[in-house]
Amino acid sequence: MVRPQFAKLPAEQQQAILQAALNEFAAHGFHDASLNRVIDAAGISKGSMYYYFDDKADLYAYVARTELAGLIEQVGMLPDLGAGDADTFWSLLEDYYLRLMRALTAAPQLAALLRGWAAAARSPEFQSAQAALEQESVPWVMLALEAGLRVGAVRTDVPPPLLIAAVMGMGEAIDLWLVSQQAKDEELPELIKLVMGMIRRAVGGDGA
Amino acid sequence: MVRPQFAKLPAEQQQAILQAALNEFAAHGFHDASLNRVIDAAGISKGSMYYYFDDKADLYAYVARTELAGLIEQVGMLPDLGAGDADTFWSLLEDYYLRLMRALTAAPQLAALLRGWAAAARSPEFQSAQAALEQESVPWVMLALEAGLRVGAVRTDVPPPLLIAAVMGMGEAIDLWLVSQQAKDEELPELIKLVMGMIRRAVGGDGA
DNA sequence: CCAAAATTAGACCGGTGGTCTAGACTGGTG
DNA sequence: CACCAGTCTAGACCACCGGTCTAATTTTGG
Repeated sequence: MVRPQFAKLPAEQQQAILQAALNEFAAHGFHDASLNRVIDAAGISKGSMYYYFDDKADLYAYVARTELAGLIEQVGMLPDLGAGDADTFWSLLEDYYLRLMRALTAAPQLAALLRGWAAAARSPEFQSAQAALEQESVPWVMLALEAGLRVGAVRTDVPPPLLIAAVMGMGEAIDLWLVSQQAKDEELPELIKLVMGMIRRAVGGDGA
Repeated sequence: MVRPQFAKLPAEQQQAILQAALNEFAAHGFHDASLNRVIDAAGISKGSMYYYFDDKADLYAYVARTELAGLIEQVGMLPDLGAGDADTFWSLLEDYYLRLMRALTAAPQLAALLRGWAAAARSPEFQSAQAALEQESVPWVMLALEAGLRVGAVRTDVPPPLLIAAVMGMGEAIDLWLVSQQAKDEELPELIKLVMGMIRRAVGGDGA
């Protein structure tokens, strides 16, 4: 976990480190990113870096968490999905997804970071960072799933973990494809609609 | 590409190298596997290794290709999917998938290898090996998709690349989940049925 | 039999993530 | 002021990585 000493740093130096790390991780992914380059770019020494962070994964987790928090702040919280009926559920989800993708195409470095995250997730040294980030994202997915089950928007004949695995995998691959497409902004809603339609067909309740 | 010199080696030494590499790659994935350990385990020198193979990715590709060939030999070729109707298409695919998964649970090292492949696919140094292997697997998927379109088993309102991305992503995630489940052999058919059902709902034609 | 070619051994290279020590700075106390 | 404990920094150092290279050895063929 990031050391408390880091928080005491002047804001500008925190920014310098964070920016250097973001640049490096976004450009090279987790594994191929070089801590030495980050250190040079940030203008600090190795000793200091390891005084602020446990290790490479810790730095990555910190950067990802910080940037993610910024994204969520920008996009807003996920609305309450459990209020209406199944159609509302899916339409709310689609809206939110669209907003997320819009924000991500506006922040390509963060998008690259998340892509790299998916790629690096299976890797022993990354496990600790993985666990930390998952504790923030998985409950999120669980809540959505629960809400979906409650309003009958999600099928009940498949074990929930399998549903989650399927949706996450599909989502990851599709995100990758969407980003690689560099779809124009006006095509995005149509594509998202297709995508959510596929997900809904796969995991949606009987009526859909 | 693997050098012709390798083929001239006594079969037992080829086996030793292949086995050492398989052990290492299956245990640690592509990135975290150590060529030095492979060399030690195989009892050859670095010079020889680089005399037989271009680089690490080349060795990986060779191992994967060889093991994969063994798997396909065991499971048999994919049957002709374009002969019957949509239901036949999906049922043939389900059968084949089930046989594949059975063979994979019987060969856990190969399963680990393929899992690691997916994880390492995005990585600059892996690109060459990736390209070589994809030229064998992608046409395979394309053919299946084409057959599916022909018999009306696959929806036509989604761009094919998006379909492929979705199915591959879903498949990858689900495979991972199935393996992690260590499902008993008698549960497997039921799970596969659920899985193929999800895929069919997502990408299947109107009637299904 | 010997030269040329094929093959092997392993030192070596620049790089990696991570550790460690020597010292610079700081604030508090006699 | 002097001293000192605690905090922080610089960068040498470590083991290891994938990959290169050269010198020696073995095999081949005329």
